[in-house]
Amino acid sequence: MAGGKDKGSGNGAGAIGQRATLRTISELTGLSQSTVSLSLRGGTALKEETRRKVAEAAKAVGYVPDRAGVRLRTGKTNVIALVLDGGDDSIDFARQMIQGIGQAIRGSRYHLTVIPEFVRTQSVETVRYILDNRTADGVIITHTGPRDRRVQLLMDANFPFVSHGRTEFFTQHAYHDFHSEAFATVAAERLASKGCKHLLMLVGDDSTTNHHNIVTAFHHATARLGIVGTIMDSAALRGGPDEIRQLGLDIARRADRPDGIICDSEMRTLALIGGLQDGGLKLGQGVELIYKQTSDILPTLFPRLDSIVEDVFTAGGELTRLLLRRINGEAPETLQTLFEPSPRWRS
Amino acid sequence: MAGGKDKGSGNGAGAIGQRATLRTISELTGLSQSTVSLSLRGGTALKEETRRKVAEAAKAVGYVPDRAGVRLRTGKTNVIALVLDGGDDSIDFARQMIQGIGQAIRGSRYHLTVIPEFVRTQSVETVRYILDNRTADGVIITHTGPRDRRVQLLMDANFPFVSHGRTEFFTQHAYHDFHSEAFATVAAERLASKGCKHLLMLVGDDSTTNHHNIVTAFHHATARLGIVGTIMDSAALRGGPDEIRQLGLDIARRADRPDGIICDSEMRTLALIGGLQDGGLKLGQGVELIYKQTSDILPTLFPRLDSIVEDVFTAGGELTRLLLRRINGEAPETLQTLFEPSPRWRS
DNA sequence: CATGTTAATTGCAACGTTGCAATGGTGACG
DNA sequence: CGTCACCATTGCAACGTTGCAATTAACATG
Repeated sequence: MAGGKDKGSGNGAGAIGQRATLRTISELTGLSQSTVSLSLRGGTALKEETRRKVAEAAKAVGYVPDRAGVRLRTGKTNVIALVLDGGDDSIDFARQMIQGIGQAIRGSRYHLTVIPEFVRTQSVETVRYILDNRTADGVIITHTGPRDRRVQLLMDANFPFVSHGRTEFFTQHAYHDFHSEAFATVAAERLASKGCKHLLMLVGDDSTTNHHNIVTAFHHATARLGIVGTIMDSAALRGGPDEIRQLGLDIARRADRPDGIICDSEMRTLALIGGLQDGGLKLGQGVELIYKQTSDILPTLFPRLDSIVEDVFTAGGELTRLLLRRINGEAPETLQTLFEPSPRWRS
Repeated sequence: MAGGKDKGSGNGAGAIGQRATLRTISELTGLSQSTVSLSLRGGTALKEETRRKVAEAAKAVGYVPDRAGVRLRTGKTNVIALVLDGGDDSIDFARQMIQGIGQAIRGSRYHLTVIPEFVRTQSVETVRYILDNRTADGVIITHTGPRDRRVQLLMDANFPFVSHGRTEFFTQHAYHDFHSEAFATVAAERLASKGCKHLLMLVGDDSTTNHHNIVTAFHHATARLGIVGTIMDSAALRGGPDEIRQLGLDIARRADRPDGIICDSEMRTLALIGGLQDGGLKLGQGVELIYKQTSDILPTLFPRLDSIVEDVFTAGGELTRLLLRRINGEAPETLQTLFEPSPRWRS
């Protein structure tokens, strides 16, 4: 009993091959399973000595509560589900988001299950499945729309969730979002300070709330700065890289072309640059460009290209922390955060 | 439906809110829970009529077996775990892998949990955790090394797994791998057919089996073709984009520079192109380039750049199918596949 | 008619956990 | 000395599932 050195890495002490359960500890300490269970979960009505004995024994045998047992008894899954959007506008978005979540649940009981979506539509099927089968304690969804049906469904069911992106629902829900308005504003200001008089903004996917926010902020900013601001109709951007490249070519050839471009997607930025270069333009001469950066792809190729960073890794962590607090019962309206664009790329 | 002999407990079919269990069906059909369970799992010793009745009732109430119950009783988790490598050499690798896995388990009982690794080292911690806690029925690992310790651990424990990448162990295990040798060979041949006499190959991460395979095949190919083949020491490639860019610049300025370059990573290809362009070279003139393509990033910018495609999405699906067969007891040595480089990018 | 054979179904226990009611033991108070 | 309140601990049941031994019914066999 006086042993203290055997830190259960792997399954050091205890029976070989057999997993430690409450019973193991119960037999080891001479206490009942109920007491052990209670003690491990911080029962208040226990003798100090008992708690110590249990804690020691648990450590010695490397006890970890069986997930199936807990889940069956309590309904708690200790799982959070990420509904992974099908699109890939933001390069490396999925990986960073997952890494961010992973870091946030590290060392906790929680596991992450990922459910990929195969189309970018705010489809309700996946969420309904999770709801019907109680397959997670909470859900993270991304790329929300103003009246996102998934959000509606989750709110109706009063199920813990957090969205990456805001909505326009009156009822409050937990979210974390990139401050797109700040992005649009800062981008416009920077271009203006470089002398630009006519800005063009490319924004895709008008189904997201983000789209609306960014457009509004852009118009405000250009109005305030007293310069011309044009939005590139998102319908024209649906067609994929080729069309955007063509757009870049058109712009390069136009006499009355904008002298500053803002782009909210790395994929589109790449295609656009391709087109501009096809048209004989060089970056930073003839037209200024600034884009929303989510990966270190573009700097690899264009180190001097100006950008504003959205840190998806950190966002993943923040979303997770919010969700866990939501699962623990905190009120949704206290779980809403915006991140300003980061000044620098994460090292 | 015939025979409504329910005990009048007053919970109609499809009762709101309450999940259907075996008990529900049992009460509905008048059969015992054992029979229902047996029937649903295809018991052979049952009357045809019984099976039909059970099946109908199950469908009517939308029965789905409770995961926790099954898991507790049988130990089967119906989960497959993806250990997600920390690196990001292959742009979009994680997303495509996950999508591929997702498609393969679609409609099945299986869920996917993702465990991100934060360093690219074949670290054994994650796998040990899964093993100790029986947290999944099978594991997918990627970026294997010749004597990968994770593989060793999994084989020792006789735990179902499949690796994306081969190893050099004598004992056989399930794997699926990109045919790097074919990549190296085809790439060399294509460059040779364009008249190149001196090839340079950039391969990163010499800790993977892949590295070894590709180098060997490259040397064979250049020898056979009667041209010069140089390998860029991977140590020099560790430093990140800046150093590779510098390398590109150096190459561009050298008089005796190689006239054909093969690159196995999109990130490095980008950095290299940056350097070559800094040095005043234009793509396809002065030096030919061919790279291993895993995303549609580069074609967006350089549509005419030659590439050989590794289809990670399909690989994810294949890995999953192999793993599921392994979980079902098929022998490892029958579960080994290689994919030839795809002729075209997936549409 | 007792006995064996087979087919179809069932009861029971167990997986590991937790909530709750119940237990026994202590001391204070009237 | 009986009653009450309190403390620390315990036994039991239940969550939903499945494997196995046991049961029933029907029917043939000796």
